[in-house]
Amino acid sequence: MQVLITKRPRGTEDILPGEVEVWQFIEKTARDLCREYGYGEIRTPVFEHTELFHRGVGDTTDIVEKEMYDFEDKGGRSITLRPEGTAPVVRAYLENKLYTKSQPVKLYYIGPMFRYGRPQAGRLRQFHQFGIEVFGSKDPAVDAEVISLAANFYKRLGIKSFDVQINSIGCSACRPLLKEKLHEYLYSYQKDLCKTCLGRLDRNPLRIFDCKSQVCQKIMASAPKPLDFLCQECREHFDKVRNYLDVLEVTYSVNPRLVRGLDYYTNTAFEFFAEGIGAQNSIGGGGRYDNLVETCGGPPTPGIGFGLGLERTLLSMKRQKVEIPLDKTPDIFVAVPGGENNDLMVKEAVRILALLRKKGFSADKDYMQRSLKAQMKYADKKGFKYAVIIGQEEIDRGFVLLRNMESGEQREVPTAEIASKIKMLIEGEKING
RNA sequence: GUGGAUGUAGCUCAGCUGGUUAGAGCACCAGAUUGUGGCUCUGGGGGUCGUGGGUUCGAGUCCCAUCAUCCACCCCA
Repeated sequence: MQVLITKRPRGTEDILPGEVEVWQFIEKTARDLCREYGYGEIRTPVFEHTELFHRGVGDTTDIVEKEMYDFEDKGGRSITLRPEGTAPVVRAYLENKLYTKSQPVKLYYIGPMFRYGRPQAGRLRQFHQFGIEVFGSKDPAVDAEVISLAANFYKRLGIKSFDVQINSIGCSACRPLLKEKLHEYLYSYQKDLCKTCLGRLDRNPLRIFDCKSQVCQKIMASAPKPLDFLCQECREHFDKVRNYLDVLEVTYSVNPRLVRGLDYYTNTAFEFFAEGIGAQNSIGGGGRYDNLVETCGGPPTPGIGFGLGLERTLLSMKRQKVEIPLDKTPDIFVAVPGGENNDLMVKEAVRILALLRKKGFSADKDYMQRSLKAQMKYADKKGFKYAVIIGQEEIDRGFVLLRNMESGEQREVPTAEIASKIKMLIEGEKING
């Protein structure tokens, strides 16, 4: 059991230097985009009262039924590590009375989510989502904005191949009729449905559209579709969303079988797909939730948002071999030969190192008592652009040696001019490519 | 929660039907006449063979359990 302290919990990941830069790139892309679109960041706790998710996500969802990371705290409260971002943001919207501010309220978040299940490709117990929520507006142009923001996110990350699918699942006025017709239709095929769908028949017949079983697919092919039962208002809303998407030049397809897993969705539903995530191919999704705020005890407030899986985004970037423009190589390594007067030289090295860093260079020195040769080898492996070599001879004459690690070219530079000299060289390189 | 595969050095793996001090490549460290990298050569450190039981004179090699990883299902991001 002792070994547990050297092992991360199942379904979690360490993100190390080398990999973390990609995460920073993804996060920066999201933040830049949100700033451009006028979304403000919100940071909510990673845990909430369990009840929030029962109410907000829905008791019949798998997330709540079997995937929640819940526990009792020392005060006897039932606490849950958030499995998704929308319910907490709705809670914060209400608790902070954001409905009293000018509407719409446009928010975004980036952070870890938790779901208890067996890990596999593209599925972890702690994973990360980038999400946005818009409160207070029913304007179909908002639906289109939300969808296009997500599409632009993927595009800007360099993911060339992904699909946008949209659908409308109606509102509280027209959905009951759909459910009734669907129910009626499915009852005649009751004995042919797969086991899981049989269970869904009464609880959530819409989900049967999602089933991968051949038989169910065949049955659903001619089942009543949500789009056929939309009320006038929903129909118009959906048409306008599509028009705006065309204006925004977002390529999408309508998938009449697209239904989302969470209970709170109404009207517009959408999902993003890409290859290379194992058996999973959904990299994000969202939709409108015009009743959720009220359900959670707030004033009637329409809302819409998405949640995008960052691990899955990353996987599809890797799959599509996206090149990320990152300059990770450090600038200057300060090397010191061993031998007599080493103390003196090291002091000078420490002084120059501090100076270079103050000037904004990424600079380092040896801390392993390595020979000069080993220091050079280290500098090479780490990809330093320049080496500054400080020896007794040079100190005496007020010079240091400046070596270009790529070309091997080496020259003497007066110690006082070292920073400006390197700056000139590095900037010159950038200009010359 | 269900099913399948796997678990030997930091990494990728070898180790025949159980038998002396468990190997290779890469990585790491050091040296090749003593102030300098990228090639080459030489040497070195490092392994409770996932863990715990069992069978056996003897197990990395067989059996059981357990944990973990990977993959798939359910479902989702």
